[in-house]
Formats: sequence, C-alpha cells, structure tokens
Amino acid sequence: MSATRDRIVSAADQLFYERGFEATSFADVAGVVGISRGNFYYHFKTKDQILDAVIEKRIADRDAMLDGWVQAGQSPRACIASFIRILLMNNVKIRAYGCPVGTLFSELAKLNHPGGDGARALFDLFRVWLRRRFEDMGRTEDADALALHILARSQGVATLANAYPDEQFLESEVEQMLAWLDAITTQTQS
Amino acid sequence: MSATRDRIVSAADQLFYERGFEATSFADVAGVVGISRGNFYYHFKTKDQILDAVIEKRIADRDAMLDGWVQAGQSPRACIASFIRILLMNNVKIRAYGCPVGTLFSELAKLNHPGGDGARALFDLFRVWLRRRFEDMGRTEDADALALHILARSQGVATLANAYPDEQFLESEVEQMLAWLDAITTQTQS
DNA sequence: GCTCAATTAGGACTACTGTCCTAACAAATA
DNA sequence: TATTTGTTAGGACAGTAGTCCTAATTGAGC
Repeated sequence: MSATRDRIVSAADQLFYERGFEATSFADVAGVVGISRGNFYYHFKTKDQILDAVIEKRIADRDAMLDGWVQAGQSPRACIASFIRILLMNNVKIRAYGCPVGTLFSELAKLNHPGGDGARALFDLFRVWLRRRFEDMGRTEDADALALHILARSQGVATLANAYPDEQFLESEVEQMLAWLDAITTQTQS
Repeated sequence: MSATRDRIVSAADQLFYERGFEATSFADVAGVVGISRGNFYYHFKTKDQILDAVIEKRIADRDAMLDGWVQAGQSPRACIASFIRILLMNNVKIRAYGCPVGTLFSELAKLNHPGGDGARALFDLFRVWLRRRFEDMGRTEDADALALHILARSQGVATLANAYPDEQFLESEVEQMLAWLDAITTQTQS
C-alpha cells in the first residue's frame, strides 16, 4: 500500500463529495495530490477503480465509527442517538455538500453506474447496524423498518439542510428524531 | 412559443430527471426530439438556458397541481395529505429515479451551478404552499417548521425508495406521515 | 411569383476527458 | 558496478462535449 495511493484515494474521496463523481476528473485529483496523470494511471487503471477504492474507504471509515460506539459500551439506544447526532457532528459539511452517502448514491443511480451497488452497500452498512441496535432494544419484529425509517429521516434532513443552510432547522430536526427515539424506547419498555 | 421549443423542453425535462443534467448532452435531447443540433442552437444558445426552461416548466407544473387542490375546495389538512400522497402517485418513477426536485437540486448544488437557485425555488414553491396550509389549519407559529419537516420526510423517503425499490417501504412511510398529520391536526383542535 | 423573416440542417472548431504508451528516475539487491 | 523492480513524468491518442457559423428550406404577406 503506497502512500501515494492513499493520498489519491483521500483526495478523490473529498472531491467526489464536494463536486460529485462525474464532475471530478483525473486531472483534478492529480492536481490536488500534486502528481502527474501518468503516475495516476500507475495506481489506478480506470476511473471506476478509484470509485471502488473511495467507496471501500468510506465503508471502512463508517464501519470503524459505528463499531467504536458499540465497543465503547454504549447502550443500543445511545448508539442510535449517536447515529442521529452525526447530522450535528458534520453539520457544516452537510449544509455545504449534503450527505456523502445519499448524494453519491443518487448520482451513481442516475448514471446507471456499476459502482451504484457499492454506494448501496454503504446504505446497507448503516441499515444493518441500526437494525441490530433496534433488535438489541427488543424491537425484533420491526427492527428493519425502524432502521429504514431513521435512515430516511436523516437523508431528508441532510438534503433540506443542503438546500436551506439553516443550522436551527438541522438542530430542530435532530431533536425531533431523538424525541421519536425516546418514544420508541418507552413504548418498548412499557 | 414554437412547438419545437416545447418538445425540446419536455424531452430535456425527462432526460434531466432520468440521467441527470450534466450527463445529458445536447445530442441526447436532439436525438429524442428528432432534430439537428443546429436547430437546437436556434432555440437555446446555451445548455444553461435549457436548464432554466426546464426548471421554469417544473415550477409551473407543480404550481398548477398544488393550486388545483386548493381550487377544488380541499381542506388544508386534505391538501397536505394530497402532497404526502405524491410519493404514492409517482412511486414507480421515484423508486427508479428518486425525487425530481431533490435530485436535481443536489446535482446542481455540487456543480456550484447558477441554476441551483432555480432548483431551490422549486423547494420554495412547496415550502411556501405547505406553510400556507398549516397556517390555515391554525398552526401560525410553527407553520414553516412543519412545512420543512414534511418536505424533509418526503425527500428522505424518496431517496431511500430509490436505494431500496421496495413498494411496501414507501407505503409504510406514507402511512406514518399521514398519521403524523392526524396527530398534528388533533393536537391543534384540542 | 417575390420577398423577407423564421426555422432547420449539417458541419467546423476548441477544449477537455479517460485511456494508454514510453522513457526517465529511484532504490535496493547481488 | 550491474541489474532489476517499483515509481514517476510527460505526452499521444481517440472520443465527446458545448458552442458557433453558414447555407438551405419553409411559409406567410404583399
């Protein structure tokens, strides 16, 4: 694993997020990294290969974050709350560029790009992780539906926050999602 | 207003929705309409002008639909319910291509494209219309927040429905949104 | 039938993209 | 030192994009 390769993936990750996949060219990434296009080709034969590497990195990053919360001994409810609060944690970038997962998926879906499956895998990562937390809370029957529900809520909030970069809106919606989580919890425990 | 121009705008509207703005070329639209690129240039000097025309058309279409519900004498609550049910009405296309408003906005936002303001105007159309309905329901204080809330919910459901083309998920989420609307209504009336 | 304006067709042009090739450079081994 | 392997640089290549120009065609009004 060369250091140059990692720098390429990191730069591509950021540019794909800020400008989109198709709008980012080989030259753009090479320019940011400070290498020639020829060197670029040595590490990645095609643009799709960079996309695959970027998606792989995003999955690994998110996976580490999610598992970190579980390993830290947080309760299932606290884990889900941490997930919801990602919106606040990344509020500046989300308001500027939207959700890294959702916007990438939407773009690749429209392009009918094979990498779209990888982007869906990113959704799956969150979906399955959330489902497990709900199951641990005792919601075994509707765990998957609940997982999809807050995934959808998060996506919508990210999109609207991008359209209306109003921090108050984002905070208000996060509070409502946390209140929803509370309601779900007491409903389960009673 | 030539008929050719209208055909161009309609074809571009559809292609921008299905493939995205940047991924759709002059030649693509001209091919669908069945005219030459030269003729194309006669009606639109730049690609941005087509985008403006498409956004204008989308705004006009949605505006007519929303006003139609109001003119039909539907109650504010029924109007909002009709808005929510758009997701069901267009469920096939939404699962295939996402939300026409949200996906266009996301793409233009990433491209830093001037047309992004027009796409935001599309959001504004729904936002202001929804706000009015909530005001008519008596929720004068939080009408705008409520409008943004179900806009966000709709966006999220559309995005997830695109990622997971499961009709049941879409129907379930619409039901929950209608239930939320009921809760809001009784809360107001009590 | 003539004229003039609106419309259409076809192609030229530049810029840029992803891809690919070849030569140079670096460093480590024998 | 000689060789080899991994890495980098720079440019060539074909394809496509948006843009623009010019000539042909159409059709209505006099």
